[in-house]
Amino acid sequence: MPGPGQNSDLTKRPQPDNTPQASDGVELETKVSPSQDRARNTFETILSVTGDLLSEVGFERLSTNMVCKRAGLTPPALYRYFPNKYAILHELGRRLMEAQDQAVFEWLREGGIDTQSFEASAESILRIQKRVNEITKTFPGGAWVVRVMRVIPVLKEVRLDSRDLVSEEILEALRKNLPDIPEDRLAMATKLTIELMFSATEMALEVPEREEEITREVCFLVASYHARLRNGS
Amino acid sequence: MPGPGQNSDLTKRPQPDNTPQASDGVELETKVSPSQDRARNTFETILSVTGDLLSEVGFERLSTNMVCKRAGLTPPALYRYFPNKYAILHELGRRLMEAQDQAVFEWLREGGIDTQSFEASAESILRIQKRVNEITKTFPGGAWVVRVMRVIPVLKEVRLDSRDLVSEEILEALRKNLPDIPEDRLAMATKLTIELMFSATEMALEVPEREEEITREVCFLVASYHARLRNGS
DNA sequence: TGTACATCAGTGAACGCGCGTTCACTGATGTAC
DNA sequence: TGTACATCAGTGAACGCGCGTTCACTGATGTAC
Repeated sequence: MPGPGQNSDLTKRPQPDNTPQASDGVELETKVSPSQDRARNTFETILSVTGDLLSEVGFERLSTNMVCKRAGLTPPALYRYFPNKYAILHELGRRLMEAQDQAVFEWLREGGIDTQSFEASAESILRIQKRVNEITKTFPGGAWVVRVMRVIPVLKEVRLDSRDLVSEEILEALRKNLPDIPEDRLAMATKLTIELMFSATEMALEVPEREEEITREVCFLVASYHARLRNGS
Repeated sequence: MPGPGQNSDLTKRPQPDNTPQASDGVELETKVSPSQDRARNTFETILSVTGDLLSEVGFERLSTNMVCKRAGLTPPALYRYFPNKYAILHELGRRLMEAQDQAVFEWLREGGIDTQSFEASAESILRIQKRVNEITKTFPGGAWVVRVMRVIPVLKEVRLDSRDLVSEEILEALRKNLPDIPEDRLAMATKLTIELMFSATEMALEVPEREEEITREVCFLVASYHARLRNGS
């Protein structure tokens, strides 16, 4: 077991946070930090191949051997960076959630949530929802990464962490707009909204030909909800 | 391969519909119809043990061998009734969806959807949502059955079939209440609502201590949406 | 009511396979002098 | 600028394990006469 922090000065792109993790008995963090270009390449290849294979064969048939074969590596090379296959999925999930979160934060900074009328609100929500859909669609194996986070207990945390992070920011912004709603309820409303928009992304990815329709409608729905909250229950 | 229909006069409880199924190359239907009491017992034991094990170890670690051991059977006994482990999950999923659907139909018959005011609507929706939550919680491994249907492609159909069935009935009832909404949109709105309420059930089961809160809030949300639809977009 | 026979239900023991993972090693890259 | 050495990156080959599944069989139940 190599100690952590040996390459702590290097670029942090692959994010090999070596903080120990008790959680569920499953080691999830990446192991060695790739310090040379070749290694960084390998690291990224493993991730993108895993994403591609998820799209192709689904989660159940995915295996580390399969990833190695497709990536042109032998298993020990993979195990140099990832302690097991969950760690690969964990890193994929973390990255997807991070990308989504960033999009939401940007939307917030642009005043996405500071809308007054129902129509403006629906339009604004539509913008972020479309952006999140796009990010997820573009991400290798995105639809599957999202699904997998629901079904692998140890990956659930990734999604929940992201949700908590985002909801805290939104909650803060929302307090100004909806000062009459009790804090508790507003927090619940925020989380619920995020969850439902997340579900709507999953839905849209599953029926791509109706993505536009689904997305528009869910934004209409969320805007209705927020408008009703605004006018008191 | 025994031919179908040999016991077609018997009680249909275990539902061994032997209709061939192309779908995905995976045989999903149950095989032999248990015709004696002992056999029906075995059939049911396999199902409930599978549900229990899902709750205990999750989907990933579930195996047919594990089910057999817990059920006090040897593997060939299991394979007499189910061609593979997906077929067991398929039957569990089918039953859970059927139970949920029945609850919704009953709710419809009682006029659950024929509400005028926002408040009445929210209350009525709350009733069915609580009922569905209850059914899912009571069902062996219910939370997992629901999750698994998201992640096993071949089981997705079970959920989608249920959703289509329910949404058709609701749509019909809704047309009277919302005659001004175009058919297409109303259909979309119905499916979206069902999906979101389904997601809310999952959410509630995952955070049992906040179930009441989550459930109330999502019903408020759905009622807001429907009220807004009623008053034109 | 008793027996012979057909069918149903379940057993014991094993199969091949691919999984995740590891050991001992070689080749590639970077670094100090 | 060249060489010796340390570290990093990846290989070849195999491991034990538990998976889903099957074969040939025995025991239990139902039925006809």
